[in-house]
Amino acid sequence: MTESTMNPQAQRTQNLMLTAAQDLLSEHGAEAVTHLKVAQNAGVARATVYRHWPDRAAILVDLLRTNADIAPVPPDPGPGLTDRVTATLATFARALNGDGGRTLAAMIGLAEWDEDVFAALERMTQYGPILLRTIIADGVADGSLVAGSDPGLVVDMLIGPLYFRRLLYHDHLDDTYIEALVQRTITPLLTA
Amino acid sequence: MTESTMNPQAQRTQNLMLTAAQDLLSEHGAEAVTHLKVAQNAGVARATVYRHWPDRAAILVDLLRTNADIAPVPPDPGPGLTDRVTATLATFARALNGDGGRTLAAMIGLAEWDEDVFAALERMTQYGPILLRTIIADGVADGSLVAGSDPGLVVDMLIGPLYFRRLLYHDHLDDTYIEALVQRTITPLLTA
DNA sequence: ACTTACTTGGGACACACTGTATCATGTTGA
DNA sequence: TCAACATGATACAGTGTGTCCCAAGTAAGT
Repeated sequence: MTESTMNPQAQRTQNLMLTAAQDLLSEHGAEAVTHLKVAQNAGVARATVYRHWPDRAAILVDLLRTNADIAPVPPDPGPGLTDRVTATLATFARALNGDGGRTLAAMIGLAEWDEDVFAALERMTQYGPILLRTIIADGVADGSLVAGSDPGLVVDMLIGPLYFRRLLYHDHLDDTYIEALVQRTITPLLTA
Repeated sequence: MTESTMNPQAQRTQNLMLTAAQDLLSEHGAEAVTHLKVAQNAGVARATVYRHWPDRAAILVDLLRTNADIAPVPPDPGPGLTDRVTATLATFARALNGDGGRTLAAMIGLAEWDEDVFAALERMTQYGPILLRTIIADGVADGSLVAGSDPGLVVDMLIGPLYFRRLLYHDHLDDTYIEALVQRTITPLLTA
């Protein structure tokens, strides 16, 4: 049952529950997202939560599906390749600094053992890397980056450190760090 | 109560329980590590598990404390700086490919909301980065790396991609990837 | 407005897990 | 041998789970 074909009453109720679930997740972690607590926080009967999602994982998967924070729409590309990469990474970092980072942290542990969660996580985290990869590949194609640059690896070197510092050190990712990262990664590959 | 001052009977029982807990964690994730299941899998009374750890998080923290897989002892350093970095990263990658990766994934979600788990996670993941940082800093000191190389950032660029691909894509980290990563990261910094 | 289909609320139920307590039994180390 | 310590077994109240039911409310077409 997709949302567009749903009864408006059901849509309202589901939005209430999803909001409550997101609050619980951000505040207390994935373990707090239970049918009971979602029902209480949404002002809804417990049975209603069960009608929409048979188990906890399904709630979290739907939460990822509706949560665009992890796959934010990047800003308008700047003039140069370095600027475009920096702007894209900065958008990414903003998401990781906010609720997206907490949601992501909660999901990673579940995705390891639940393939539905893994698939949902993959869908929500793929856009940033894909976009960056396109920017890098375009740079290689038009000659502004040296031919041997593997776009996939470059993307890993740009995004990996952000995830690393956010997830393992709970760092706040600021512009200074991102600029240094882009500079160290991209500069050696520039042809001009 | 440290392990060394414990009654040998208590030590035996605790080892049984920790083994059972590690099995549960590796097999079914952090949610499966409950007092009841640990007791059943260890062949021990439920009350005994409660005597050793008051809550689930305490079990997981102790699990991290005894789990050396995430902070493996690196191999003997090779001759050159590049070889040393590659060998250290490869050791890291082996841990992430094995049980260490699963344990890590399970902990990241809990560390976000439980500061005890966060502290334990930090203790177990700090050695690799520290070691790498030392290698890089030594390289800068003896002139084999250019002076401007920020060791902290270089370490992030080496380790970040490994965590990223392991945690978000469930990739197996092979030597080819590590060599390409080291080559792209270290080569531009070499003076010779 | 009327009717039919859909959705929710509220309650009930059996079941499983949690956290604590008690006491008899077994183990340890002086 | 004995005092201190650790475990096993059991009991208990409290809480959460998953499912079912039916009355009441809402939606949408006639």
